[in-house]
Amino acid sequence: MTFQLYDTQTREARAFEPLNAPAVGIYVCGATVQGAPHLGHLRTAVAFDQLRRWLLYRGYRVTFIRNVTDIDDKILERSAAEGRPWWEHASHYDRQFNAAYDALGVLRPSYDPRATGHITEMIELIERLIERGIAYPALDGSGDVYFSAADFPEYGALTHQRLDDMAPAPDAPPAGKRDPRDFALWKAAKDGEPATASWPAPWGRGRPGWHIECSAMSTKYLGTTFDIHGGGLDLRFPHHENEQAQSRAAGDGFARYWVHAGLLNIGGEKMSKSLGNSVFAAEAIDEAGPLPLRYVLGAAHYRSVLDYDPEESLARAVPVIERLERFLRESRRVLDDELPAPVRAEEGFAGREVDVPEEFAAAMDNDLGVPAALSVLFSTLSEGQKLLDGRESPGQEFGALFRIAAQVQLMLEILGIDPTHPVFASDRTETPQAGVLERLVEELIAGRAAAREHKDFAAADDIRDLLARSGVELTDTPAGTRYTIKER
RNA sequence: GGUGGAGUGGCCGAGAGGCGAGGCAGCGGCCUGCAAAGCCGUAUACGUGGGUUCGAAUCCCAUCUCCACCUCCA
Repeated sequence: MTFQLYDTQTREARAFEPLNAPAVGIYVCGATVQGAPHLGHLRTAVAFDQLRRWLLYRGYRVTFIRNVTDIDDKILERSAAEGRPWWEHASHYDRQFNAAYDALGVLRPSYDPRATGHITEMIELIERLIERGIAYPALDGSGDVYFSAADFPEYGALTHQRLDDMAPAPDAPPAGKRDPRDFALWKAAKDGEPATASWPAPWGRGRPGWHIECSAMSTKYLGTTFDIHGGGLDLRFPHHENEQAQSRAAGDGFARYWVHAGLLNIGGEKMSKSLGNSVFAAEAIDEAGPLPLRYVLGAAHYRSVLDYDPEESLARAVPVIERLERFLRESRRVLDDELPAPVRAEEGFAGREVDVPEEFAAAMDNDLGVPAALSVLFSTLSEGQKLLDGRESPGQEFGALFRIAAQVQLMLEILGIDPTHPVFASDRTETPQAGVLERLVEELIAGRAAAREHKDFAAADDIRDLLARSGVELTDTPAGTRYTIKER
């Protein structure tokens, strides 16, 4: 089966056939850096990271562009309110977004272009639209430029709406518009706005409207026709509809597949900046760690609404991650570190010694059926666990375990939740303290072993309790006692 | 009003006509000095009312509730 991908525009899953296979171009709308990243932003980032990783596994060479919109009305407003230049404001939050993406192991984009770096390209595009008679300078001489929705017959195609049913676009005073539903391509500089927030243009100084930056940047880096355009579901209209209208009206083919990630709900409502119900990335990462958070955000199907429960969601994911981690750790130990070095998505999964189980591939090929894929992951892990327990393979035949452990590791890497990945490994730097701690714990474990030898279980349990109080958890196994340091 | 989506067991979350995905939690068992981990077993689940069918969570009709978008949003 070939990879089937749901396209928002055609409303069906279609076989994914890239324009120039094995090259694949993906453009994802990143953030408008007005404020701190919340879980909704991260959910979308994780969804497209999964898509990208699966395409990489399938052998495609993916060019992944994720833009940063670093100029808009709200950035100007909020930076003024916070008392610093808009560019510092934008940059500040841009860094927070990147920090959050990095923490969750979201692969870095091939390039992350900024809107303000592409003013020239936007002006060129607007000029093309004016030449074609589909955009016009504001009638009131304000210096704005608008897109004439009624002059583009396909307007509304992406979201299947009729122009007549649409409300006016309030992004500019209606005085300069031919039709209230026209939207701004270029916004003239206004009194009181910082001089740094405007650029020269044929229509006078100003700045771009929302939407035009994505038309300009996606086609610049991926070509006038490219494979996948994505973003959160809330961007479908007006943002993506308008992008498509601008680009197609200018003669570009634009996106071939539209992919939208479902929204993250909290308390039954969408998490959003404007509703003020956001759980911010930093605090969620702090609460449970980045890996459980990534697991929570990525475990549901990417198009479904994901309900986030601040009390439960992260806590529930922690034992799952611990189970994954334990299995890999134990496998590595039993296999005497013979488990092959994990292959990484960044390297296109090159050099892998195993493939993913067929059912896993089938699940992922079905419009990224991650929940079904997780089910395969867990049953594979369970098979491996039985081998570890020596139930199925009492001898020294480790081939089967080797294969399973490698598969588990590969599936985890495809989903971006490999606990052994360096981004998720906590900083276990080799400090002198670490060595002291190790010797102390081992002394205590030896003492406890001696006590158990003499059936002095009270003394043995005292030692175990002491360590537990200090955050060291002991586990007795046939091969001896191991310890884990609990993070928090 | 227009356009979509969703209601599944204690919780999360798939599936889209035919052996009750999977995870978390719980319960019973095995293992263990006791635990932990692991393994095995364990569920009156499909908003409501009708209908089609040998068979419906899945199809049809009706109905209730919720969510998103309809020009700030990932």
